[in-house]
Amino acid sequence: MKVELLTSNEKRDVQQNIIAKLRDLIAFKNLEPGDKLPSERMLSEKFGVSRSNIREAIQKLEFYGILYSKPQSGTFIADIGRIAMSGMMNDILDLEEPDFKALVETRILLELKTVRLAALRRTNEDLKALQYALDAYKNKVLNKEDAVEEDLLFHLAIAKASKNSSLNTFMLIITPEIITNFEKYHVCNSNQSFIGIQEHEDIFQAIKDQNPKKAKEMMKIHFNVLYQYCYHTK
Amino acid sequence: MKVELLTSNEKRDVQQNIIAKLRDLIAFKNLEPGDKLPSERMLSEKFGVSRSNIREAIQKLEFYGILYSKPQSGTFIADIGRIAMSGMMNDILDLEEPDFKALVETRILLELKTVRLAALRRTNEDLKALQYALDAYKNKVLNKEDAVEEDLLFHLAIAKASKNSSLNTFMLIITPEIITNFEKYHVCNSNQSFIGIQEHEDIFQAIKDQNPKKAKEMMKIHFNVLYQYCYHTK
DNA sequence: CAAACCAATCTGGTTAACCAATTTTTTCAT
DNA sequence: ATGAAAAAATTGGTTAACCAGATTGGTTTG
Repeated sequence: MKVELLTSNEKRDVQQNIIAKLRDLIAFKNLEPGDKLPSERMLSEKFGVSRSNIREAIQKLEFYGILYSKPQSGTFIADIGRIAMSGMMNDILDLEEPDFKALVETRILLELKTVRLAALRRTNEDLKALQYALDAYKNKVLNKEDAVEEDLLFHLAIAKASKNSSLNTFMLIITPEIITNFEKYHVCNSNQSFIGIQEHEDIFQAIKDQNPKKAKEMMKIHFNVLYQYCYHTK
Repeated sequence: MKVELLTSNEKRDVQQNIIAKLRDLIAFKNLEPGDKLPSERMLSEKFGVSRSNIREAIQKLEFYGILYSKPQSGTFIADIGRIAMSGMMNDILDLEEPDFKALVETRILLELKTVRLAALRRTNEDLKALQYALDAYKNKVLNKEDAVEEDLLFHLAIAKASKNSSLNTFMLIITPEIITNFEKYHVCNSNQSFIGIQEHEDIFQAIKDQNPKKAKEMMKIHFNVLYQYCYHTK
């Protein structure tokens, strides 16, 4: 048998496998919220994988708020209950990579909210940041350069002004994938970019005027092209 | 000078610091998308931190889609451009921990969308899972037991039926924190739980009937209490 | 008998050495 | 001079040893 390096897919499988085994172990041992998991060394031996693998799996579950580690003490089950934990672990194992359509669907949803909140909550600092991002976008477009990045940075500035850290985080998570796909499929041509300037300015003005309804409306118009593109191609 | 173990806050600071230094390095060296970062060893020496710290920081930036690592080759800058990357890194450094209000705000937004999509896209398999989650919730409530977990699992089943992996992921991320805070503040009393049964059944029925409008409406009613609680207390 | 103390042990975190695939450099025959 | 082949250096990933704080069980002491 040949020993070979694991591909990224195989590595993912290993991690999914560990998570499934952890779920079973917790169920089997009837561990409850606040209980301590076996040590990383023990788990690595029990599951027949390296300690690094165990640590990565634990970190992933920590990210999802299911476990938490205390230095020099142990890894514990979060206060979400056995049933919720088991259900969530199953859901995590079933998660697929989001496709472009899902991302755009999510983005539109998030931004129609962030723009409304930004109009309600923006500070003068936020306005400055928005103005700066808007100018950068305009300059690029007027120079007929590609402005996808500046476009998205303006939208991220809106998310930041919404003062909702959770929404802001989610926008950050989906943005790179959006940029990549935009550049790949050339969603924005230069003509659309010129129209985009006015649309961005309208959004900015509505936020400045603290008019949430108008802001949302302008954002909807801005997303029209994107919406069409996403739902009426392929 | 005493050498002491880093607290979790100090650890976070170290990581933030590394990310800021990476941002500066990339700007200073004019690295572009696809370019290779200096090796982990070199970075750890240059920044005066351990290689593990560097790896964790890189993993975080990988999670946000800004970098990607190729085994036995190097860590590279994703195809999102220098400007977007720099802007995103700043945003990531500015991110705060979301508060409960932000979480609920986000949850309501996400669920009004997932329930609509679930009504449109649910399969018979999804219906079975929803029915199962609903029954588990009902049983708990009828036995006058605490049913926060089963409640949330029903909502997660809706997210899964929405067939939008991105929305599903985000729901999973916020759920544990929601559960913890619910139990902490006793948002749901048993009386509300009884009402909750009917509301859950209404939502389920609308999804079953593939009636997105009704589904969203029922979810809105279901969130009424939560909405009141979140925005009219403290 | 209970509380305070202490040392052995166990813990997650850190460090350093190692691995094999990859990339770069060197070598050498054509 | 050139192109292929081989060897050396570099890489992220893995493994194992090590660290110091936390835990624990037994012992001592008032």
